[in-house]
Amino acid sequence: MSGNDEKSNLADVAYGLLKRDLTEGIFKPGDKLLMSALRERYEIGAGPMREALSRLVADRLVTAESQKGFRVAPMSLAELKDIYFARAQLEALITELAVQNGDENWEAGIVASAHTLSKVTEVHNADEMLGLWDSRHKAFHRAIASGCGSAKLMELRMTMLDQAERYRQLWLRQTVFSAEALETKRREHQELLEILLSRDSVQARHIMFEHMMNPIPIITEILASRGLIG
Amino acid sequence: MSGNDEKSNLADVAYGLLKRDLTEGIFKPGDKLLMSALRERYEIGAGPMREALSRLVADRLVTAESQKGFRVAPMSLAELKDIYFARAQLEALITELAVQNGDENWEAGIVASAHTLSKVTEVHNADEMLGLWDSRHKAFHRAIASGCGSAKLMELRMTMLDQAERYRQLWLRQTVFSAEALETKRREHQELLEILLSRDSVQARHIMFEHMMNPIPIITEILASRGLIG
DNA sequence: TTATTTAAAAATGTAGATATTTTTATTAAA
DNA sequence: TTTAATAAAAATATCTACATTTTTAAATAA
Repeated sequence: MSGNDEKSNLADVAYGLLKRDLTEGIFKPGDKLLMSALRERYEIGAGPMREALSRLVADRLVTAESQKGFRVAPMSLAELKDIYFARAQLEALITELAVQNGDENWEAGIVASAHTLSKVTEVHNADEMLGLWDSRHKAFHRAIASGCGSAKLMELRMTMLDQAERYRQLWLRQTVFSAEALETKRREHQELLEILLSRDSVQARHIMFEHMMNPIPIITEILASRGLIG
Repeated sequence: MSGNDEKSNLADVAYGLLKRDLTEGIFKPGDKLLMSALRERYEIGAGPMREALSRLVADRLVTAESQKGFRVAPMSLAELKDIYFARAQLEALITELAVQNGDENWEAGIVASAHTLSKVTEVHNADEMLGLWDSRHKAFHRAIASGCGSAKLMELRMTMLDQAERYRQLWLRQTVFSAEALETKRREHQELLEILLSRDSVQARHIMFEHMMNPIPIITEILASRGLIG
């Protein structure tokens, strides 16, 4: 009756925790992920820990070298550009399909999530706002994409979102902590919404591509200031 | 000096072997993947075996239910259509980019691999031909896609190819064993090649999408004849 | 220094212990 | 007799602890 049991094994738990720690930057790019340290941190045996690491290698958040163990996947300007470009192309494609296929329900969903996102400004606490804006921003974009009608394209989209997440986190602070940048985003989303509702799939695709590419210069600057010029 | 050592651990080996066995249909969709049976088959402990299975879950070739073990991921008409549609959209996108960005070297590559593919008809042994045509066909398409200039898009492409592989195998026999179907493919590839070299990226995108969608009816029929009507 | 040997650290793998699920057998109720 | 519920047994999945192999670091000799 009470539904949500969802028993999970230790590998699943460790996977989730380590993934969070990686995207939050608790482990830095290039850092060695020492088995003993991880086992202690997540209170877990080597077997399940390897399983979690192995999955994160598939996610491209961790690299593995046989007999030499695991490292946090490096970050670079080149990878930033590649991930954001591929992601923008994919999201633009999905958006075009969504505009072509989306029904009334889809329209209602994007209008609702756009509204919910626009109301975030009322929160006080800075860090709380960061999380709230981010989750609602993601929900808005997910609502748009969901209209494409392909579960596999949605999976590919999530793959790219996961890979972009470490870079996105850098951008997020700049954006949400600056009233100016936040207002710019608000306007971009408004424009996007109007074009989606106008059902012009070609223009929607174009606008979405530009929207997705916008963060690159900001993130580039942050990475450069951290000495990641490569 | 002698280069190719590439030491791999047991999980890597088991991953590769099981993946092959899955795409070749040695384990059927829905089959329970019994730990004891797998350990015996691949002569390996439970730890590395779980690691391999875990990676195949990420690849969507295996499903996992906590405390209940692993199964071969089911196949269905719905999944066939979804995979092929998403893959066709992605390949079409990548093709458009490749036509826009590809240089002389890219052109030379696709001309060469198209030629190599067209020469396969001379082989006698049927099964040998199957493998040869398949690998050259893949090489031809890879050569086209490689012009897109994005490593991440190429990764996404590979993801979809892996997921399509079980369905593709069904199609492959129909195609390669039928002189008629093989000739149709030869013409399609010729047409594709001409349009790529004409540098009309929009038409190239369109033709590639159609080319990628063509196998669906054939595979549908095969699945239906096996009782997979859902 | 540079190469070689030795010792420590770390990764990987196996075997067996523990917990969970599934099956079978047993009993009670309809 | 059949069905349902319960309990015992078997099968299975999962995890930990320890053993083995490999890599890295340190020490020593050329």
